[in-house]
Parts: sequence; structure tokens; C-alpha cells
Amino acid sequence: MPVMSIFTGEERAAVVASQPVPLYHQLYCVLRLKIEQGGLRHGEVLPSELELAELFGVSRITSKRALDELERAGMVSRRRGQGTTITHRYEPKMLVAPLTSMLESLAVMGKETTVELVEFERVVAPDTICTTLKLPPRSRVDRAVRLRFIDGDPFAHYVSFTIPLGSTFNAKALRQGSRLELFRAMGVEVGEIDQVLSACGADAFVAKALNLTVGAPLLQVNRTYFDVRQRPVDHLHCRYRPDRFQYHMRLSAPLRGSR
Amino acid sequence: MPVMSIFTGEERAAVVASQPVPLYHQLYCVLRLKIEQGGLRHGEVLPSELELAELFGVSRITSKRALDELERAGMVSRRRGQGTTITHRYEPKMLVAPLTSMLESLAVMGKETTVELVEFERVVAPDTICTTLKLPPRSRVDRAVRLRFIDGDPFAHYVSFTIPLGSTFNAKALRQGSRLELFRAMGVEVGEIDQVLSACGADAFVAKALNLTVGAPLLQVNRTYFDVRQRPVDHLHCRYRPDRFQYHMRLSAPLRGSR
DNA sequence: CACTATTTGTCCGTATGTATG
DNA sequence: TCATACATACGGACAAATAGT
Repeated sequence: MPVMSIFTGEERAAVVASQPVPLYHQLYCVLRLKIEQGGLRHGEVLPSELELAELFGVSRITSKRALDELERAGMVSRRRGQGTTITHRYEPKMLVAPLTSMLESLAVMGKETTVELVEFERVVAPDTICTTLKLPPRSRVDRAVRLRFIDGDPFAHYVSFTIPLGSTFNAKALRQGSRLELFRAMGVEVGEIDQVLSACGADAFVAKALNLTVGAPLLQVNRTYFDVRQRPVDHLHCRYRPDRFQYHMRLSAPLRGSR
Repeated sequence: MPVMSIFTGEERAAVVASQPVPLYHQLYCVLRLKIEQGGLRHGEVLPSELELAELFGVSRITSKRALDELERAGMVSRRRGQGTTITHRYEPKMLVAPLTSMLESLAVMGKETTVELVEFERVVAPDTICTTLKLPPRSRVDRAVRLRFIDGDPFAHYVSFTIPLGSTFNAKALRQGSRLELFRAMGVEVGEIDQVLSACGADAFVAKALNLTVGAPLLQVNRTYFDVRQRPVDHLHCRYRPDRFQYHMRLSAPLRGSR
């Protein structure tokens, strides 16, 4: 019987020896991604080691190792004579936040999420931060690292740089209330927010904090807070697990008359 | 003299032996990213092989190989006795689009980008598409795959599913004009757009199309178009290279009185 | 002109990881 | 499981080019 074409040519072509990444890991990534994105569902049986090896043009040991890694990652279950079945369930456990306003940290986030302060320190600001906050080079800022949890699982990693506001802006206050409330208490009225949305791979720090592997895709939001006089007050670097957090928007009545 | 802290702790921590990726390649990636993003500029001299080796806790051979790869990639120039100088010029080949309206495909995108139609076919819609477009199961829709280029480099991958509008909605028309113009020409007035922003790893298809490796982080936007009668017309699946495309927003005057 | 320090280029030997049959 | 081949990574050693004293 001819082997079913479960995998596309692109998927097979993505596993190549010429890359500086082990073959077994390339194959592992292809399989894992396919399972995570629902291309292969819970309960389905993967091709056998030999079939996989032939499909992707590798040896049986290589395909075996890729499947073993999948098992170690808890994606599949392997049994002799029975094959490799998928145990991973696609369960969203997801928070969808509106992006149209600043509601995020108040209404939506407040529902079932908790925040944990990981670090708080007054540091010399990196050059990029000095530039965005319009500070002279090597100024001092308050750096805070925080994690946000949903159902006890971390899904957001924040690194914030705040211009010195006063001694009341400290770790204790950050642990208790939201940052926006804190700003207001310090007499800073936030007028505008500048946001850039992007994606990035998890670095070693974030990967550990969010319980991911290095390089895992993350939704990235870089946010600058301005006070009512248009002066930058704070820069926030957010990274979200895409399987647990998404942004939602509804845009209405687009321009009709033009072009 | 103590070694200058050119690299952050995060950067140094990203080069670890425990990962299934060669050390020299990890280091190469860190350096390349720093140069590409302007952290190290044209003409600057990189630390010597020995300094790099000590900074990142690897042997000189490893740091040397990373630098050699950088040279092969045309990012730096190496000379005995003189060191490694950066030849790559930092030009942010990046498109930053506003997200506040539907302007994207009209004003911003039209500037220096081009679109290429990769596939166009009438297909049986997947279940998920039928659900979002409120169609009976196994309905037929027009599926289009497109790529968007900036300076000849692909940065966006689109997969769209459109309810049957008529024979004028075809490959030829898609190649020429924008989809929104085409909708209007077909008598469909787009009233609202529903967007979900997230991140995902590149699958084999997209990786090939956007010239990336499998698993590379991408900014993902899933968009549903509704006509003025609130009926879903089209579902669009966008994936962007984060180094070439970002979304930008400015939010003003957040709620003051409440909580 | 040496002389020196720095930096890259090349080689060796060894140990471990990867991949095949 | 074994034998084999190749890639990766380390430490060390020495040669060759460069720049400054």
C-alpha cells in the first residue's frame, strides 16, 4: 500500500541536513507544530518510525528520536506494537482582550488574572530606553519585571522602565495595585499610549518564566505611556503566550468616499 | 581592563549548550540580530574572538566560527591583527502600519509594497471557516493565497476565504486591484472588521514563502470582514515577518473617572 | 628599524553529539 | 546493539598580519 500523503512537500522539504540544526530536532519541530495547530488531532495515530523515516528521507533512528522527544514533551504516547498516538488536546484556556482602549488592565485583566512582581530595582537605563523616554544617556529609571497568571499559569511577561516618580513607587505598591492606579496616585495623569505590536521568539529568561522553550513564538507589545503634557513617563515591554492570550479588535465603518 | 558590557545578560544567557542547536550558530544568531537591529553599527569593531569566547563562555574556536559565518553572510569583514568590523549598513527595511482604521491596505501598504497571487481556487471550506462565515458545512468558497513584498522581499503571507461573489471575483482581478476595491466593485460594502492579533510559529508553507525556518515567530492576524448587514463575507489569515512588519497604535485619553 | 601586543589563521589531539546502515 | 563517519566543541600551540612604540 502506498504511504498516505499526510505531510506536504513543504513539510518534508523543511527537514534538511544542510541546516545547522539536528535532523531529529527539525522533524520534532515539524510534528509538534502540526499537532499544536490542529493539523493532527487528539487520538490520531502518527505514522510509524519507518514510515516517517521514508517520508522525510532520514534514518529510522532519527525519526525515533524525534518521536521520543515528542513523548517527552507530553504531546504523544508511544506503545510497542500499537504506534504513536496523540495525547495533546487543543484547549484554548485563552484570554481575549480588546485593544481599542486601555480597558485591558482594568476590566478584562482583573477578571481571573493575578500578577506577580519578579524584580524591582533602580537601574541605569539602556540607551534605547533613554531615547524613547527622552532622557539623557545613562539616566536612572525604575525597572520592574512582572508575570501575569491565568488559572495559575503564566501567560504574560512584563518588563517596565519608569522615570523616577518618588519613593512611593516601590515594590510594595506594585505588588498591591495596578500600575495605572499607581501612576495616578503619584500625580501622573496618563494621556496617551503609544503601542507597537509584533512577534518575537522567547529568549532564555522569558522562556523559563512562561514555561516555554527558547525560540517559542510570542506576541510582543511595546508600549510607551505619556502624561497629559505629552511627556513620556514609562516604557513597557510585554510578551504574551499566543495560546493563552490574544488581542481582539472590532473596526467599524471604514472610509467610504476615498480612493 | 575589564571587558565592556556590550552584551546584555539575556543575550549571553541565550547561548547555552543544552539546546539542540550548535553553539556557534546560536552565537551567530545573537550577533546577527544585534547588527540587523542596529545595536551594533556599520564600521564598529566587534570584540575579538577571545573576548567573545569569554563573554559568552565558549571556546575561541566556537566564537571564531560564529564570526566566520557572519563574514560569509556578508555582515562583517575580518582582518588579521585588526579585528572584525561591521560592513552591514543598518537600514530599517521595516513597515510600520497603523492599526486604528482600515487604512492599511490603502495608504500605507500601497507605498512601496507589491502583492503576488500564489494560488486561487474554489474549494470546499474547512469547518472552522464555515463556522466563522456562518455557512452550512462543506460550502464552497474562493480560496486565495497571496504574498506581499517590500523592496522585493516577502514579509506577509495571506490566506483568504471569500464567499462566492460572482465570476468577476477571479485571479485576474485579484492580481490587479486591492481586495477591498474588488469587494466594492462586486457590490459588497464592508461595514465592520473583526480582528484577532496573535503570534504563531511558521509552518513549512509559510516558512518557505517568507524565506524563514520552520518555527520562526510570526505576527498573526485573523480578520473577518462583514458587510453593512452584519453578514460575514470574507475571512483573512495574515502572517507577518516581525522584522519587516509591525503594527502601530496610538491610544488617547483613557478613562479617567472610573475606578 | 626592531620590538611588542593584539588579532586572526591554521593545526593538533581529544571528547562528545549526530546520523547512517 | 554495534561499527563507522562526520560535525561539534574544547584546550592548546604556533604562524602571519597589523598597529603602535
